[in-house]
Amino acid sequence: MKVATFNVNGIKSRLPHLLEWLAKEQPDVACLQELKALDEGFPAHEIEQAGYSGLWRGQRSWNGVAILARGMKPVEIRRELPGDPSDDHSRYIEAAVDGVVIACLYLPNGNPQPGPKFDYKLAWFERLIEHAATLVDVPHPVVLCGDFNVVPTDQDIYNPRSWLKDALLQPGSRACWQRLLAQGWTDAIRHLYPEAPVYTFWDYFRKHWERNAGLRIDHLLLNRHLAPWLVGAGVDTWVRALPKASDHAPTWVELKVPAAPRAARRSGGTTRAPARRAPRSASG
DNA sequence: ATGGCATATCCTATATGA
Repeated sequence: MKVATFNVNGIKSRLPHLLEWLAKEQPDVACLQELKALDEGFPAHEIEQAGYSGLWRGQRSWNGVAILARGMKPVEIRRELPGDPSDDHSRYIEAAVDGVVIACLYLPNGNPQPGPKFDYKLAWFERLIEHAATLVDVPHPVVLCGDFNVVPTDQDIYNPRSWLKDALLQPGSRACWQRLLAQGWTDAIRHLYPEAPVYTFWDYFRKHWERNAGLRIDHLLLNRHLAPWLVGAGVDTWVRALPKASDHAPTWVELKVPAAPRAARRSGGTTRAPARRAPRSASG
């Protein structure tokens, strides 16, 4: 099973890229963030014609998350992060797909910091840590993925110098990330590529894409039960190279999950060879 | 300290992103 996360930066503007990417890479599950559209503006019909069925939670102008599954409909578990009924941002949706729990999140950016937006980011992160604690040790597979808006270490950015005051690199943001991982989650990309520079986001300024001046902020975390079944991970950087691209690239994991005893399997037992493609390298 | 670019909406401007 291939599970991917993709911050589309506007589902309406990015629909052609999304469809091209789904057709070419055929992820079994695609988590989307930054729909920037109301529920009724979600292009469900086009996505269904591409062979995917989805759940989404939109919002006017900003935020918005979705979970798509190839050939089946995700079973909704929740559509908000517990812990603050007054939080009306569409930043979290959780569903089961073929026996795997998929949590799709869009963590607040937090800029400028310090300030109320950074406070909201840390408060949201605290709620995520609390909820993730209920998922890390369960006896079934869980993927916690999305745009975390955190650069975990200075290894995860081309050059931290001009970003030192940014919310994505603050010690407070990184401390939350470390506390989350300390629960027992596996950071799939870093686990498979402990040394390589791997980026998932390149901003639109100063030819950062052309110079591969990127950040790693889109992450896929695996719970204890699932981590042994990780066989590959990567970033579909070709999507970022398209004209009018999102500033994020799709990021994915390949999982060789044993067949669930009661779940109906989709494709008669054939197994795809795990694609362990190398991520884009800083030198390349 | 600012702006560079992109997307969205209350669109000859403004808010947000990261």
